[in-house]
This record gives sequence, C-alpha cells and structure tokens, in this order.
Amino acid sequence: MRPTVHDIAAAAGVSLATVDRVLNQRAGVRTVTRERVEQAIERIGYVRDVAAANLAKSRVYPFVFILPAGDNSFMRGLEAQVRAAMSRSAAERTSISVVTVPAFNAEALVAALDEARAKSPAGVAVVAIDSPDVIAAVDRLRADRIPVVTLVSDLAGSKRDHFAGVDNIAAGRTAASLMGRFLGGRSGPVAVLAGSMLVRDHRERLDGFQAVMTENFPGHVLLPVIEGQDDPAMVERLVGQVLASSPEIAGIYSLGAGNRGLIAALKRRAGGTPVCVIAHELTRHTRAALNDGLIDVVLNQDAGHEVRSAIRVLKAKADGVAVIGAQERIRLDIFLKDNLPFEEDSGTDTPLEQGRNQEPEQGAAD
Amino acid sequence: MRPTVHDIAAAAGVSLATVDRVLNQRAGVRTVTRERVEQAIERIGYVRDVAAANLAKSRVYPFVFILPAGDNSFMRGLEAQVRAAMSRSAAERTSISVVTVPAFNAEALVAALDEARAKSPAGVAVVAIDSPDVIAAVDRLRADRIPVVTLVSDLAGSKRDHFAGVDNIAAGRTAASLMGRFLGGRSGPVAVLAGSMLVRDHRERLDGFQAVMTENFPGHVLLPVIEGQDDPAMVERLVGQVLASSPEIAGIYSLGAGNRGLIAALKRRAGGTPVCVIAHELTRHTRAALNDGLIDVVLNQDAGHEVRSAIRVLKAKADGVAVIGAQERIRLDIFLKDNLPFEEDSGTDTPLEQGRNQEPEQGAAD
DNA sequence: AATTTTCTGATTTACGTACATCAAATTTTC
DNA sequence: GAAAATTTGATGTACGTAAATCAGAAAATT
Repeated sequence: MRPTVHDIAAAAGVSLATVDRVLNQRAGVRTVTRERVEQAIERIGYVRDVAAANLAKSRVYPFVFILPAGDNSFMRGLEAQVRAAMSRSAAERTSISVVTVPAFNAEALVAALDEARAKSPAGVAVVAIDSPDVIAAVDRLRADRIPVVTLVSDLAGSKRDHFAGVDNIAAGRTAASLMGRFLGGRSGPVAVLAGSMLVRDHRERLDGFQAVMTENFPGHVLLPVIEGQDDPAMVERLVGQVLASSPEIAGIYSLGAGNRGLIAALKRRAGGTPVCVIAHELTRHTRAALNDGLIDVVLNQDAGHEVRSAIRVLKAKADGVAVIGAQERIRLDIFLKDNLPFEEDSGTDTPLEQGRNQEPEQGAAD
Repeated sequence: MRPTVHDIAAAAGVSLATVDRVLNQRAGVRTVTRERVEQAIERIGYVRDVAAANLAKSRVYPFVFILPAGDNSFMRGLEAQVRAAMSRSAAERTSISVVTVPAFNAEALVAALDEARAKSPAGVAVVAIDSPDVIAAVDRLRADRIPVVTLVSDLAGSKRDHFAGVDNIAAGRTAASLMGRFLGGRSGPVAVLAGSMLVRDHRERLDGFQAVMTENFPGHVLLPVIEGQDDPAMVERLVGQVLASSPEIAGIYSLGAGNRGLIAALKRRAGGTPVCVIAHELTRHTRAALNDGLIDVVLNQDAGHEVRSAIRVLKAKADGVAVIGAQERIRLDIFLKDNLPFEEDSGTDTPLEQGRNQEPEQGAAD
C-alpha cells in the first residue's frame, strides 16, 4: 500500500498534526522536527494524494482565458475549445471564464490582463501581443503569484510560466524547406503573407522562413511581406494585386490567418504557372483547398491540445507540482492531402476537433 | 456548488441509501423509485465525483502491457515510456506490469494474452500481430469484460476497444507524396524496406505508399519489397545488395525498424546519385542521419503519447466513462531537419521524450 | 524559579462517495 | 388479514487529506 500521512507520523515519531504542519508549510514547527519529518517523507517515499487533498480542500481552479476577438477561424476554434473545456469544468474542478479583446490591440490586452488580475484567479492563459506594456501587465500578474501561460503566441522577456504553442521559428523553417524542395528546379519569386508583425508568432515564422530560403534556396527572390491583418477581405485584395503584378510567382507562404481571402484570390487566378502554396492552421477552408490542390501543405497547431495543455500546466503551477514535460510540447502538424485526419462536424466555421463528448468509436481514426 | 448525492436524495425525496443503490446499480429498488431518482439526477445535473469515488473505493487499475522483445529502438523506447508511466503509478492509481514476447511470433503473443487474462486485470494494452489466433485471444479477454487497447499495430476484426496508434495508411501515402515531390523531375526506381508483412502497421504503410506512388508518380519503378525483420544487421546486408545492384536508385522508403542498418549501408555507399530517404520513428540514429542529410524525412509516432493515451482510454473503459476523442488521436509527426524538437537525454538508445519528471523550464521548447 | 513564548500532540470535523448493517415501512403472497 | 418478502430509511465507517481547536510539553526569557 501507498504510504499516507499516518505512516509519516509513525516513521518520524511525531503526531499527525505536526506532519500536516510540515506538509502544508504552516508555522510552529522547530527546524529539527521539520527535518525529521522531511527525512521520514523521503525515506518512506510518501507522495501526497492530490485527489484526496483536493477533495478535502474542495478546491476549484478559477482560470481566465484572454483571446483575440474578430472573424478568424483559428481563434474562434480556439475559443470553441475553451468552451469545450468549460463543459468539463465540473469533472476537472475548474471554473473558466473567457474574455475576448480586439485583435492586435496591446492597450486593450493590458486592460484585460489587469482586470483578470483584480479577480485573483488561480491562473491566466493569454494569446499574447509582443509589447512592453503587455510584458509589464503579465509581470504584474506574476508578482501577485498568479500563474500565467501564453497561448499560441509567446511573450519573450516576460515572466510567464509556460508557453502553450508551437515552435514558430521551426514552423517557418519547415515551410521554407518544403517550399524549396517542392519547387525543385522551378524558378520564380516567393511571396510571404502575414497578419501583423506585432505578434511574435508571425514574426518568428517569418524569420525562420527567410533564414532557410536565403540559405538553402537563394534562387528564389522573396517579395516584400504582405500584411493582411488576418482579415479575409484585405488578404484577398492584397494577394490579388501581387498575383497580378508578379505573374511568374512560384510560391506563397501564408503564415497568418485570413486564408479564405487567399483561397478566393487563388481561385480567381486559375491558369498560369502553378504556385506552391503553404498555409497555416487547418480550418474547413484550408482543408477544402488542400483537397482541391489549391494549397499544397497546411501547417497546423492543435487548438484543443493547446487549451488542454494550458489548463494542465496552470493547475500544476497553481499546486506547485511538476508536469510531464513531453506531454506539454505542442507539435507542429504537417498536413498534406494524404494525411488529413477525418473531417469532424462540418457546417461550423471551426478548426479540427470540435469538442465532442462521446467517443465516436471509429477505430484507427479516433 | 456542484450537486452531490445528498442533493439527489433531497430532490427525489428518498434517502441517501436509495440514491446509492441506484447509482451503483445495486438490487432492492422498485422501478418507480429508481426512475424518480434517475429523473432527479438528470434534473439537477449530477455528475459523480470520480476522484472522491476512487478514494472511497481505494481503486487501483491493474494494467498489463504486452510488447515485442528484441533489439528495436522504437520498441525499447515504447517500453521506457511504459516504465515512465509505472513511476507515476502512485499518483495515477495504476499498477502496470510489462510483458515482452518474441517479435513477430503470434503463438507467443497468444500465450501472453491468455496469461494476462488469467490475472483478470483492469485492462490490457498490446502491440498486436495480425493473426486469427491473436484475434481470438483478444476476444477472449473482451468476453471476460477486460478492456483491450491495441498499441502501435492494430488488430482489425477483433473486438478491441480502441487503437492507440497512427493511421498507417495515411503514413504510407504521406511518405509517397513527399517522396514523389522531393524527387521532382528526377527518375529512377524506389525501394521499400519493411520489417515483416505479419504486422498490420507495416502492411498498411506499404499499401498507402504503393497506392500513391503508382497513382501520382508512375515514373518511378517500385523495386520488390525488402523484408529486414527489423533487424539492423539483416537490413544492412539487404540494403547493401540493393544499392549495389541498382546504382540508379532514386529513393528508399523504410517503413519498419532496423534503421541503424539502413544508415550504415547508406554511409558505406557515399558518392553516386543522391537518394531520397524517408524512414519511420525518430530515434537517436535517425535523428543523427536527418541532421547529416542521409535521411530526408522521418515520420514518427510519439511513443509517450501512445502509452499515456492507452492508459487514459483503458481507465475510461474500465470505469465506463467517455473519453475526449480528439485527445486520443495519435498524430503522425513529420520531421525534417528543420523542425526537429530539441534533443533530450542522449546516451541511451531511446526515442524522443524519455520519461522526465521535472519540468525543464526551457520555455517554448518545452 | 516563575513566567512567557514557542512548539507539539490529541482530537474532531469536513470533503463526496462507497459500502455495510439493521430496523422500519411497504408491498406481495397465501 | 396475517405472514413472508421486498423495499426503503437511518446510521456508521472508511478512503486520505486539510484545517481547526485546545491542552500540554518544551524551550526561551525574565
């Protein structure tokens, strides 16, 4: 049987009350006694039964998720995943509230962070915007001992506890590597389409992409970066212009959102030299385009995994407990037409793995 | 506050004991009363607190993992992951035992399954071999109401509850797609290297690969499949022969294990036309070869994820509880030189994410 | 040595559920 | 309508931990 607090008490020759004081770092224990208890814990290999402890504490974890608002399939899918997690709240002892703020607006984000701080939750998850003010706001949360996890887009230089997102430099490098090899001998310039250089994930993808392109595939000229603000209409217009002005274009790397616009522009073009297109985030639009051959590769991050990971990490940080590091690494999914996972619910404008509650029992596809 | 059994009792106007009888399907409740209680449960939205229930039951889940023996980096890594899970047993209320059986030996596997059955565990995870005897053995377990999860290699036609592994047809298709596009205009035959056609995962990868190659890249002749039994020495010898007899070879798809032998043979070759090499499973050998440019792509399944998923699913099946479907889908990782995750402990002959217990705090790489 | 302060022990209640026992109420059977 | 069978209620203990109280012991201070 697994040792309990009673066993510690017996092993250390102290009472249960003293063991409790040591375990929960309460005052009123002499150093010698404390050490004796700690040695006993070590010796008999006691580990606290978190389930029982949470039961006794009737602990709940109030978490705040701060996400960008706006018509962005990926972000809305992320929000859907957070709401799916909310529906599991009872079982997971969480109490999650979602706050949306205007996209690419550091000031609004700072306000939201400070508002969250006022509620002193057990943890905050935030899609960060890279700005000194935001860093300061995150550090204020940390100063109040509130765990913070950045989601999707990281915030270097801040004291955030953890980043739940993909390695975006690697994503950019991978895109370049695939682009270069898919183009094979073909020549022609390559365009890069971003949302905004304000968010770190976009900047990092761009850096990785440019690094590998210039180093390994110098034959392809990189056109000036197009900033589409993740807005489908704006993206469609800008991409249309580039396609018109550079008919010999060989590839497009879309590292942000608003791919509906990109796809529309590609469809309108038709004919001409084939263009190798690599985009981010699997939504129903990019999935369809991949199947139609309009897009060659989709790089994806799994929103559901990111949300669940963020919650696990926030819980662990709140409890001061270790996490399984490898489990929390968010992977970069590379999707070709050939390894697309089965489509879930269509109809809604959400990415992969809409929160589903019953197991679908479809064997390998699950 | 979340409703408890007391709330059900109050809402249904019965005693706690009766609620308990209904919840745990004990005898001695009239149908009318039972229905009244069930309606109350429905109405107030009661969900059992699994943590408290497990505490009261002091439940442990005895699981058996059956893995192939032998000198196979991937399988040994899988075993390491199971052992990592064993070290978390206390916290997770599991009690895991590992059984290794000779590889590609259906008879031995059947014996191991029956032996596991005799111990009537709470669940069994098994790397399956595709054979009628094995199907029958698995179905015997299911007949005893013991949940079974197949791991890495599935067992179609059996009554297994779940498959924790990648979609291997998609893996083969993806390999072919990347191979064809990476080869671009280049011509030349392509060799396929497998372990054994006895295991379903290898057969499926081959099927997927051949389908896409013949359909989309008919210019490349497929050489007869090499069966290397996942044995490095045998693989090295056989690949050496093929490289010698077909100097104009353009690509190699290694869909099984024993890649140490493949790499050795490639190194010995040097010179000649460049060969596009796609292999499975990221081990320290394939990682090094990817970095050196000897291998172009590594397709990987995350052994740690597979093991943790198998345990979660077995637990859920044992409790008759739903699982988060999307969380249990095992993804196919596609690794290029550019998106290799940071290397963990080297020195040991194991794949990615050796069980580590403390969080390394390295930010995005985590 | 007496007093104050600081530790430590013993005991109790609680968290939400499981499970057992026994008495009381209700239904069924003859 | 009484006896037997079934159903229901009341109550207590347990799981492992948290948290509180209060009494007693040990140490530090005067």
